Amino acid sequence: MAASAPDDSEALMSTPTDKDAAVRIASGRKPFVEPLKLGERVKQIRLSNHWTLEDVSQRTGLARSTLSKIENEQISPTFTAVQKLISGLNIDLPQLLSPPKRQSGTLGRRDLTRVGDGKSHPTPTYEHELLSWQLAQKRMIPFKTRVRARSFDDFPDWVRHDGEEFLMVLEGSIQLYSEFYEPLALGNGDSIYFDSDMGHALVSTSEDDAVVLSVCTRTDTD
Amino acid sequence: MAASAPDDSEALMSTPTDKDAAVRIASGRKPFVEPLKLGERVKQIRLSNHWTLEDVSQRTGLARSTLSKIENEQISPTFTAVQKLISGLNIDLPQLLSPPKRQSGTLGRRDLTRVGDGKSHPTPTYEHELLSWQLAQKRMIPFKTRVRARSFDDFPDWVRHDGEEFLMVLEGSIQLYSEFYEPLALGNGDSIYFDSDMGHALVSTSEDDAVVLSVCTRTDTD
DNA sequence: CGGAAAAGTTTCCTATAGTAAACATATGGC
DNA sequence: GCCATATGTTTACTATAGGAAACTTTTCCG
Repeated sequence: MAASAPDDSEALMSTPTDKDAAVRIASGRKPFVEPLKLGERVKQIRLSNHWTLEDVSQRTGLARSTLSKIENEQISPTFTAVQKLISGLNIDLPQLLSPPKRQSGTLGRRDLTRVGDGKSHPTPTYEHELLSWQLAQKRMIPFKTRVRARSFDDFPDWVRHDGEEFLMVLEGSIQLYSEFYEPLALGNGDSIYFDSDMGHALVSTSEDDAVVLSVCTRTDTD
Repeated sequence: MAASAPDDSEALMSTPTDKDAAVRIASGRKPFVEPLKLGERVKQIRLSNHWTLEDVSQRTGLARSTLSKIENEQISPTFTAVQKLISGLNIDLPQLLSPPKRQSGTLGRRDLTRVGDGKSHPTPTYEHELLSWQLAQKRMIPFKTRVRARSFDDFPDWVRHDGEEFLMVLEGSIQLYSEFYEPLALGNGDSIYFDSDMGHALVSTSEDDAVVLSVCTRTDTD
């Protein structure tokens, strides 16, 4: 097989040799692949929408019989069929592939909180999106913030909260105003760590809104 | 047929428009796009890993000829075949379906302290970059990690450290393997919060290295 | 209980995905 | 150059997915 691991000179990986590959395959530690019962999932979705096979047939263009077999795991649909299912059931693939099994870890999820009714702005100056639920027993609070403010004047007062904050600019660029320091310009990818009980405020200096990731420490509980 | 080698210089990225960006932020995950050239994508991934069809055949259990036809869009693979591909190529489906989007270019870097120049972190699979100095009295440790690992086999053992960790994918996409849960695929912009004393490991599932932002809690305090 | 219509399953056939093997085309010594 | 080997494609065949219609089960009216 393979052979020819290209000269290691430019190997991207940690020296993958033939031997490694062989072993990897032999020992086959790949069974990580999900058992993934596609059919069951399709049925779930269909029933939860109170659709009959005929309905889904109409929506997807797949035959009633085909759908039945898919749901009963009698056949493995072709990829084109899967695509029809996706568009027909009006879902996206991650949904189709990840059954209810929710991880312990919490995937970033929408949980919008709007701050500031925007006096000088039609839109809120901040738009927070929590990136983790079940924050109760956690020690950090991660959230993504869309910064609409375009002028320091948009702020009636400093933002201030106990603890520390780590911040990284994900999109656009911002100006970080703070109580005790000179305004600091942060571009895409830049980050900063500061005491958040020091008054602070963010302003987008890019054309569009800026988006920043913030992680704050929790001080209340424990 | 001389089908023009897919200029492995990787044709990337359909310009990220504002709309795209907006969607990405809203959902945290890119919407599923229909007209996708699965085969082309498979080929990209294969070549970027310097794998031959035979290699992939070994890894996936699919015939060389089948792979060839898939890559050349001559057939639409069954879903089971797709699963084998995913497993064998060590990627996740959204990744397989999404055209390589990589941009966000070089991150402007400020306050960097390097860690893992071979001393404190001899691992070749990770490259950590601290995002804050003077960590002494801080309660969180933010750092950016370049994930070079492309296979779970690159890890001799789990990574494990007391406390909690928040993680966000900044570039590329990864597979998060963990001790107690199923591997979890995270794409650009996705994030997760987990107990870091649970063994974990990251693998890049994108063409190039992945870059993630991590924020860990400090437990050794002071 | 009927009986009829609707929903789901199975049968049978056709279209096509998957495979092995032959073929074609690079690639690398010597 | 020449041969040997490796890699990718095409061919010929088998296995199986997809669809139409027959069949079975359920639903729901009277």
